[in-house]
Amino acid sequence: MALPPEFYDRDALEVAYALIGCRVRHAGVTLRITEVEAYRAGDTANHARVGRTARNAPMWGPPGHAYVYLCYGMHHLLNFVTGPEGEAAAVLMRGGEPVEGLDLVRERRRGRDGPTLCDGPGKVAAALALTTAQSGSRLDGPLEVLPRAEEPSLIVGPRIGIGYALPADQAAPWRVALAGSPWVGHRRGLRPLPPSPGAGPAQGFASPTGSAAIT
DNA sequence: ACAAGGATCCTCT
DNA sequence: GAGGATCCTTGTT
Repeated sequence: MALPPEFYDRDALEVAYALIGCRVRHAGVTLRITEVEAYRAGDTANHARVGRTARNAPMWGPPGHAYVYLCYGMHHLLNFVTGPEGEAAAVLMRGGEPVEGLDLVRERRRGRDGPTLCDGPGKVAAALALTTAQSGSRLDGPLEVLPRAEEPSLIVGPRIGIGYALPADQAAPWRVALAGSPWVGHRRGLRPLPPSPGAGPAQGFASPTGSAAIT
């Protein structure tokens, strides 16, 4: 059974922690999630920093939906919309391990093989055959996310490719990965997740100035 | 209508 | 480690 919308109705970082080890299924392929990044409300790395637009509209909608967009004119990237409706936040899937439909994945990844099949966000969407056509879709339909069986061991680090964001947001350890997994790219900068207190996600994340521009 | 830049991937050095 | 591919989205004229 797919995870219910309520699963996603909390802070994006909490959802990011909870998604590692879960499975994503679409078009004959299932991937175990090994790497994600949280894009929170009020985050200057978040596409929603410019307010609501046609592209990022799914992020402002209810939780439990997909936000898929085209990056660099070539690559599609899959996000899971989190938090309440009206607040724009999401979790980007950056890596996965094929557990079903490996032949399809090889095909969609142009005959490649091994751990580099799905160790980047563009590769993940390619493996799952996702495009902007799926942006806004529910996550309990043809595209679905299934719960994990065991508590994974997590490692965290700064997010990739967000040099345009404020320094504090660039440095925030909101990238989350499965410890020891070969299905994770850019290993440098990842370290074990510290125990509960400290950089925990549950406590207040004060949104910086001017987050919500409703147009 | 125009210009700038991007939550990347691949190849080559 | 560096650079090109490639085109949509966004903000500006």
